[in-house]
Amino acid sequence: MTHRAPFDFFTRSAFGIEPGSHIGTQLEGLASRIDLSKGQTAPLDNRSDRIVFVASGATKLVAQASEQRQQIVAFHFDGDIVSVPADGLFANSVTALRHSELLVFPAREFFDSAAGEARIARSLLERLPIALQRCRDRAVALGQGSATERLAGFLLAMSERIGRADADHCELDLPMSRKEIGESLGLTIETVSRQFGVLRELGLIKTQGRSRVTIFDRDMLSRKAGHLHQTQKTSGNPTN
Amino acid sequence: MTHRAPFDFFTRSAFGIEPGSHIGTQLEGLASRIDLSKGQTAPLDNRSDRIVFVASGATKLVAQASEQRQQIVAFHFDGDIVSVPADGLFANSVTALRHSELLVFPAREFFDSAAGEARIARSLLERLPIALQRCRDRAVALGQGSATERLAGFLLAMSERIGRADADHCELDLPMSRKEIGESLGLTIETVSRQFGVLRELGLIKTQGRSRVTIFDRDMLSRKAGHLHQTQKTSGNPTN
DNA sequence: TGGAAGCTTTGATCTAGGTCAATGAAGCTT
DNA sequence: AAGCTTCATTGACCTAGATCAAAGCTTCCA
Repeated sequence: MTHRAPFDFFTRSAFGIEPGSHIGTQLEGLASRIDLSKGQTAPLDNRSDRIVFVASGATKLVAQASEQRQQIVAFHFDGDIVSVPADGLFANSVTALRHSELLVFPAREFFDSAAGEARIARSLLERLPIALQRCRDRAVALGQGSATERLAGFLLAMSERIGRADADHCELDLPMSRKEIGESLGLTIETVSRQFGVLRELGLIKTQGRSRVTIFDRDMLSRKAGHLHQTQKTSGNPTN
Repeated sequence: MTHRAPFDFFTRSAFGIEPGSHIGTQLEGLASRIDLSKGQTAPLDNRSDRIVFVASGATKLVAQASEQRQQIVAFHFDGDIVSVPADGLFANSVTALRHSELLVFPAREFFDSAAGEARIARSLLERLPIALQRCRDRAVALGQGSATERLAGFLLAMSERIGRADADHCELDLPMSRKEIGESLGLTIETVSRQFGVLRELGLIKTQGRSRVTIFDRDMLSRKAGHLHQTQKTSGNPTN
């Protein structure tokens, strides 16, 4: 029973499906549950495509660009869907930033079931374009943004996902290291650190210890991010 | 009748739906057909989300990062689906690189119809993750790749979409300018030009006029792109 | 067919961010 | 609580690519 919890949570909250139903049972038959401790990588044989849900925790999706270089393609948190096709240019892997629970489906079978079930199809058809849009926004930031803009944008995006907002300042407990931030922004660890310094000296943020960040001036930070990160209306569930 | 052609082409070839069927009629009611001449931008009111299909032609999806800076997020060709959510960080627009025909659907209604129709749902559920993966690969290239790697990767990607392969060399007629290539790779026009020069001097490509490119050594070009652009198995329809 | 307008190439600097190197915190471990 | 290991910060310097500037090519239209 305890073991069922993450699965039932998903069928119900993500897709509006009752645990006992036909389709629910069918999906459950497809799912594997995976528990990852911090730093562990999900054992996805990269033969075939997988759909991964982060039931709880925080993960990074890493593309191995070469032996030396790797890029973090996205961070995922509770409830996010991670689409991991095997036929991209780079090998992708999912690694936990802290203890996380995953649900893994074989993509083809999952989509086969989903396509026939309007509620699931709708949920996916809403989530995937959001994930795509997030990825596009990241591509723009990587292609056009300065180091400061990228970090400012990153902090704002994170604050929307995992921030606790009081009055006008926002507390943030980053589960990723400076190295990982750099790998996701296409910057070195030193540059990330220096940019934290820049934002700190501008009085826009405060840092405490390694992971704790307080955002003082969200609007100014948004302007630093390139004017454009207008406080995004949280339209539906964050998905990617 | 002539006017119906692009629509019928889509319902049939993209979704396996017969023109006269119920769902076909329903979708047709949602669609607007748009003819764009070179340089024209599709008049998508950016109030609400749109799903755009490129029935024929070549288009660029542009994100306006600021008044000065814009980034080309993707190029689309015959048969591609363009998902244009309105709630990204940046305003997106679709502009024709040459004369193009578009089919435009309001996203919500389109997904509502699609979710109930397994063939359409499946088609979309296959296409969207591919588009997402393409975007992620681009993000990796933008985050990690040198100028040479980006251009090499770009040329390979284009050759897979619009190249005519003879024996071992591949002819390519690029519909976009150096400026547009630069805007898509996060490089300046001058750098793009210099990198063309580099690849030319390495004997990997030849250029004739502004748009004609011949790829001589695909494997070597792939290695220049960062080892990783393994000649991608053309799995299903290109989608994004 | 001539020539203007706009692309593209090439060259000479300049600079943001990378690289290398050292110091200074955090946070585990025992 | 001491000490060790790992992570983060700071500094000095150096390159890839941006910027500024000037020719060369295409293309297209009269």
